[in-house]
Amino acid sequence: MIEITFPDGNSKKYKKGITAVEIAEQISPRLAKEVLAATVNGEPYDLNREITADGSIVLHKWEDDMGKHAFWHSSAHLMAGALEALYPGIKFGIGPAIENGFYYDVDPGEDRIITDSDLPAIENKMKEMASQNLTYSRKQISKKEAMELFSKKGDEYKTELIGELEDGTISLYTQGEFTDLCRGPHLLSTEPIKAIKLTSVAGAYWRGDEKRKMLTRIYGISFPKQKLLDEYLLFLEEAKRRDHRRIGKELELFTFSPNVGMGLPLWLPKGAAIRQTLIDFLTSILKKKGYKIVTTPHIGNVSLYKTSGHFEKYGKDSFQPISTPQEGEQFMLKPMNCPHHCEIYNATPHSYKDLPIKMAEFGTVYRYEQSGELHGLTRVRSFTQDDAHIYCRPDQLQEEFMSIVDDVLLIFRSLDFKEFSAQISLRDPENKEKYIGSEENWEKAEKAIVEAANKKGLQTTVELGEAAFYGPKLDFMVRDAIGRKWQLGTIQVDYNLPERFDLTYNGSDNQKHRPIMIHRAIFGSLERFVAVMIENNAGKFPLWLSPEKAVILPISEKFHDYSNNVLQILNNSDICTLIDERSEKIGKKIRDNELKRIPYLLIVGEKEAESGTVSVRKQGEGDKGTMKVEEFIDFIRSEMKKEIAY
RNA sequence: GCCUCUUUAGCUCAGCUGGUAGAGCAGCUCAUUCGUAAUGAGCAGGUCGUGGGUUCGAGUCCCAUGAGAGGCUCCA
Repeated sequence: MIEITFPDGNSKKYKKGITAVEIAEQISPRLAKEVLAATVNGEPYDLNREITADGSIVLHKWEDDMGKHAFWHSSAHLMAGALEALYPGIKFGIGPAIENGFYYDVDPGEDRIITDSDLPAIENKMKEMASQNLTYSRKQISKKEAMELFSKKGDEYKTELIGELEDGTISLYTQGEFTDLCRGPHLLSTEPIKAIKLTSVAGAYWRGDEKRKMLTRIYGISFPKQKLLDEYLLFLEEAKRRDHRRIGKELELFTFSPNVGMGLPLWLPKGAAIRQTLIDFLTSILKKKGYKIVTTPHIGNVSLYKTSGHFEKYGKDSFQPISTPQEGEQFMLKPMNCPHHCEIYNATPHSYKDLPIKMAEFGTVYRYEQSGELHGLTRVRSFTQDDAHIYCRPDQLQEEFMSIVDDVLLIFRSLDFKEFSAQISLRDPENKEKYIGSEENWEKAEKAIVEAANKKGLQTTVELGEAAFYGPKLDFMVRDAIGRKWQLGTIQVDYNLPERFDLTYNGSDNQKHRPIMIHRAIFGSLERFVAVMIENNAGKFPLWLSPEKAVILPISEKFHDYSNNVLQILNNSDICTLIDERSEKIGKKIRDNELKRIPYLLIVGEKEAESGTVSVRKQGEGDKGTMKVEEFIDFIRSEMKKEIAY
C-alpha cells in the first residue's frame, strides 16, 4: 500500500500502482470525468500513469491552469496528427500549450505552404480524429532509440531536440497514427476535445533564431464545450472593439500618415488634450516630490552616444546620424534622454549635501523599430517618455528606489490601474558579455532592486536576461484588451553611465565620489500609456481626462438661444462643452453623443429654459435629474476633484 | 528585417470562376421643431493603395512596390 496526500492535507492509502484517474474515480465518478491532468509529488503526471510510492497528489480540472495546459498540449498533438495525415512528410518543431491555446511549428517541406485558407480543412481533420476517441499513450525509450526513430522519419528538428536531452528522460506519446517526442502529460484520450478553432498562421524562426529556418507556426485553441469556444470568440470580438487603434480613429484622438512616416503618430486635438492633461497631472506630482523639470534638444552629437554606449549597442538599429553641411559633424536623433541629463549634472559641481538630484523631462525620443514590430501607439518610432533621472549617493539608493516605487503605485492608483504586474529584470547569467559595467556593480545593483522590491512587499516575477545593457530594472507591466503584455513604468539602477560620463560629487571627506543613477519612467511612454488606457476603458475616459466634458442637446431650435447662453457660461468656467444644434430628434442626439463618449449630456427644453437649469444625463448611466447651471458647474468640478484625489 | 494575410467612398464592408463599381453609417440639401440610445425624402462621394505586365477587355490573374494586420526576432 502507498499513502497519497491531498491538497487539503487529508491522506488515504491505496494499492501500489494505482493511477490518478482511479483515485479520482473513487472520490466521485463525476470528478473522474472532469479531471484532465495530475501533479504527483510536484511532477506533472499522466492520469493513467502508475503511482508507485507515497506522495502528494493534485488533480487538475479545466478550471485550473494545469488542466488547461494538458488539454491544449494534447490538442497541439492532435493538430500535428491531422497535419501529418494531410501533409505526408511534414516535419515538426515544437508544439506547446500557451496562455490561450496552443501552437505547433512545422516545416511543410519544399514548395508547400500552409495559409489561413488551409485552416478549416486541418480543423475538420482534427475534429474527425478527436471524435474517434484516440488514446494518448506514453512510452519511455532510450536516447538511441529516439534518435533512430526520428532520423528514419527524416525530422531533423526533433533529432536536434533529442540531441540535447538526457538519456533516460525521453518519452514518446502516441495517439492514433501519430507519435511525438514529448515530456507530457497528456489527456487520456482525445474524447474531451469537443470544440476546436485554428486561429492563425505565422512565421516563426526555428528556436527563435533569425539566422535559422523560418517555420510555419499554426495557432489554435480548443475547449471541452462548444459554448466555451463561442464565448472565447465573443471575447475576441469585444477585444477588437476595444482596440485603441480603432477607438483612436473613431474618437479622433490620433492618426498616422504614410506621408509623415510609419510609426510616427500624429496627435489630433482631442488626443493632444488628453496627453497634455496627463503631463500636467504628472508634473504637479513631480514638483511635490522634489523633481526639477529640465528641457533638452531632440538631437545630440554622436560622440555623446559613444560615451554612453548607446551608439555601440544600438547605433546600427537607430535612425542614422544627421550630418551638418560643414566639418562632418554628426548628430543623432536622441534615442534616450539620459546622456543629455548627465551633461546637465556635469554642468555644475555637486556636494554630497545636494544629493539626491532629481531631473525630469517629458522627452521625445526616436528609435528605429523594425517595421514588422510597429503597432498602433504601443510600438512607435517617436514617443515621449515621462523620463527622470535620480543621481544619489550609495547610502541613499535603496530609499530613493523605494520612494519611486511609491510614486508608481500612487499614480497607478489615482488612474485606477489595478491590473498590473511587477517584473524584476536581471542579467542573463550565461550571456554576460551583452552588458557593460563591472561584475561588482551589477551584483550591487541587482541586490538593491531585489531588496527594495521585497521591502515594499511587491509581488514580483524575476526574468533573467531582461535587464537593460547598463543595469537591472524593475518593470511594471499591464495587459491590453486581448491580453498582450506591455511594459509601462520602469525603474533602473545604473552604475555605468555615471562612470562613463565621469559624474562626481564632493563627499564629506572632501574627496570626489561617484553618484549612482536611477532611471525611471512611470507611464513609460505617453503614447503607450494612452493606448493602454483606451483599451482599459474602451474610450470612456474619466471626466478629468476627457477632452470634452459635456454637450448641450437642445430639444428643438426654439431653445438654441438659451442653449448658447449655457454653452458660454460653461466654457467660460473652463468646462469644455459642445452643442448639438442639428435638427434631429432628441433620441438621435443622445445616441450619437453617447457613442462619442462625452461624459455629460445636457438636455435643454422648455422647462430648463424657463428655470435656468439643465437636465443632466451621464454617459453610460442615464438621466441624473435637473440642476441649475451653477449647480452643474460645482457638481462637475467636485466630480473631477474626486477622480484625481491622491 | 523575415513569414502569412489584407488593401474598393470619410468610416465599416459587398463585389462568384476577368465583361469596365455597390450597401449601411457619416456628409450636404429640403421637410420636420420633436423630452432621454437611430424622423423622412433627396443629393453628392471612388482613375478599386501605387507602378508595371497578361488579355479584345483587369477591382478581379501575374510581378514589383507602399501601407496595415497577426506572428517571429529585437526592445536603451
